[in-house]
Amino acid sequence: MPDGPTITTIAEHAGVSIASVSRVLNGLPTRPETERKVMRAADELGYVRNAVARSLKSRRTHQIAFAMADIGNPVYLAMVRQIQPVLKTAGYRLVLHSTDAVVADEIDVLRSLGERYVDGLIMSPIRVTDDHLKMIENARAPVVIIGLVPDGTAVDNVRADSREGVRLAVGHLHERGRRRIGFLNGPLDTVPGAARDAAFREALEECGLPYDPALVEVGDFYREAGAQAARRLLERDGDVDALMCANDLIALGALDVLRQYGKRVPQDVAVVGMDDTDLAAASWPTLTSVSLGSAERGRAAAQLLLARLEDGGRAPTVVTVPPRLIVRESTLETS
Amino acid sequence: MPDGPTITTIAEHAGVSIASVSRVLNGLPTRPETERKVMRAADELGYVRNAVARSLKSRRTHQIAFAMADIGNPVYLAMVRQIQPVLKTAGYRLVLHSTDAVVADEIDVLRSLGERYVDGLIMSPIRVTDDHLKMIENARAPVVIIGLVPDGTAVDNVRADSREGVRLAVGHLHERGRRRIGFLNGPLDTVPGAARDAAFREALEECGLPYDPALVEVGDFYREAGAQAARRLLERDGDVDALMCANDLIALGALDVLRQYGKRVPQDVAVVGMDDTDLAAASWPTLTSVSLGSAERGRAAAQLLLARLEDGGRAPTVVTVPPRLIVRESTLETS
DNA sequence: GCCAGCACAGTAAACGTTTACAGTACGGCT
DNA sequence: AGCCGTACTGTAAACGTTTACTGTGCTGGC
Repeated sequence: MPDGPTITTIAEHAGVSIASVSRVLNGLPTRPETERKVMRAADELGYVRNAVARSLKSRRTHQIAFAMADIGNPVYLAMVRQIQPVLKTAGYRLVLHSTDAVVADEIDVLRSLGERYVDGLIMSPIRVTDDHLKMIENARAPVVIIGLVPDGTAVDNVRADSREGVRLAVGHLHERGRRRIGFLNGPLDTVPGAARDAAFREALEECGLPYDPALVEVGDFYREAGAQAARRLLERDGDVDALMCANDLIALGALDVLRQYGKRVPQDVAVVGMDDTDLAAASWPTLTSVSLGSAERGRAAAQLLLARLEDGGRAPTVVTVPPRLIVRESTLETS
Repeated sequence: MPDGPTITTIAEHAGVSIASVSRVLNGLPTRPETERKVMRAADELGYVRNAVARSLKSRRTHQIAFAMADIGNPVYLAMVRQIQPVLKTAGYRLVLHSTDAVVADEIDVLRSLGERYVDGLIMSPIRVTDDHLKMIENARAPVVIIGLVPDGTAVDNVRADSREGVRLAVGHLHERGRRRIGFLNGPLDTVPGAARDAAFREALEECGLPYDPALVEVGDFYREAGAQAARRLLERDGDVDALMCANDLIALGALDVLRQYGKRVPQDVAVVGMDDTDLAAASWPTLTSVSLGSAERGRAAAQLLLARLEDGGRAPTVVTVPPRLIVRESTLETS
């Protein structure tokens, strides 16, 4: 792997100065004769621009980072799938960070922005601490946050409306005659966990149903955790007729357990998931799920970031993506 | 977003030369007094090393690229999930490229290696042309290929054994008494498509079954394409008692169609997928699938690349990951 | 008392670009 | 013929590091 040719090599071969080479390569006005010489030399030597040197001088890396908790989570996957093409067409590369939902790792990513290896960052923190906020506002490069941040935070922000999402789901269950609606949530100290908890209480109230702590279980956002939570709930109260799950993975875990307990879905227990991941359409029975617009949020975040890179002066923007209820077999008696 | 402090700023504040600053920052022997001054200035100013300048001088970017056809494909996802932590612990960042299975895009990624924005590349090309091979062997940075390349190609290579995988699956179907085994494949001009086609013929022969072109359909590796292929097959021949699918997505599409045609799975038709993605365990019925070890292949590729970065002189290595048959409901009558 | 050797610290060059500025050649105008 | 403007091209500095080499002041041995 011998060292490739540099602008200097080309200049020698073409018999011109490195400045001329650079100008030709960048399409600046040049005498046709010179241009030809340079292009010829470049072709013959198989020249490729050194991106690092270029970045150093131009202060642009044409890279953007996306930091999420876990690539395994289909929600983030859906985001990446949208972010990638948007960035690609704008001429940016995508650098991926998986923080495993560890706050210290997220802080680390934020700090590493100072290394200037990317031009900007899209981040979807699962917990938002004051440290985060401070670092985000003072970050050395533009940042877009996917998720809820306190109002007034000076940062571009893309939000899902999980409150409305939970209302849609609970409303749907209520309409279909369900009255003892269980709730399987993720950790309350996470942003989505807290939001969904508050939303669930609200939604019950709107339907005129009482909030019964015995029907609520808190676990984690994984399938196995969902199964465990469902088991705990069923052991305590065999009479639930619906399960609202904070997550499709939790819902899949719940489906497994319901099957073990001989409960028919949806006849005995209706189940609603959240995020409308690919798994929802593939499960048995297919899973009614609240789409929080992961794909749209990803795309919006990428576009916000590009807009800010264009114009650093624009006011921070908040985009809220509306939820949609995708009804499938797990809540439809008739199926 | 004011410009951050550089090594020069720190040198001024600490009253030393930039060389000393650099030495302290890199842990080279320094008088304690000097070290203290530098560290203090660095802390006060919130200094962060500029990764770009560093890379230019050191010729290391600590970035590695992974190029795949489509992040949406759970197989690649499984790879990314393994690659990411391996690289992270070794101090490398992950740059993602999605080529949409367009050969020109893959060539582009290969060429862009000359820009030296990464130290190495892991690539999983879906079609391997001579152009690819030539560029891969002459690449300006170490490359690891996930997938089949011609024997003797001078490149680190991680392979699945889809031949053996198909044999496992067909053998399993045969053992369970299936005799009219259909085959839903992806494009024959792709590496996996061609390999699976050859393997299917071989496997039938081993079982003493005839190869019947009427039982074979070629489509694409997507769910919808799988559904269409299944439909074509069923319209032509209502008597298949098993479907071997080149892919879990194809298998899911086939399950949809079988349901529409009133065929029970597995009683009337047994179905086997391939890749053992998350979807296989979530589907209805759960899907028997051949695991080609996507996760292991990802991890192996990352490790091979790291090994080569350590020692550029080592001989090209080929790692073959053995397949495993994961039996689930879609082939088990008793369920 | 002198010099060798040591332990640092500083100077400057280099990595490969981009770009401000200075220089040159030439054609056309007066 | 002299001058000016035009249209380039070349020189050199800069981006922020790392590092080879040179310099300096001290310690210790004779």
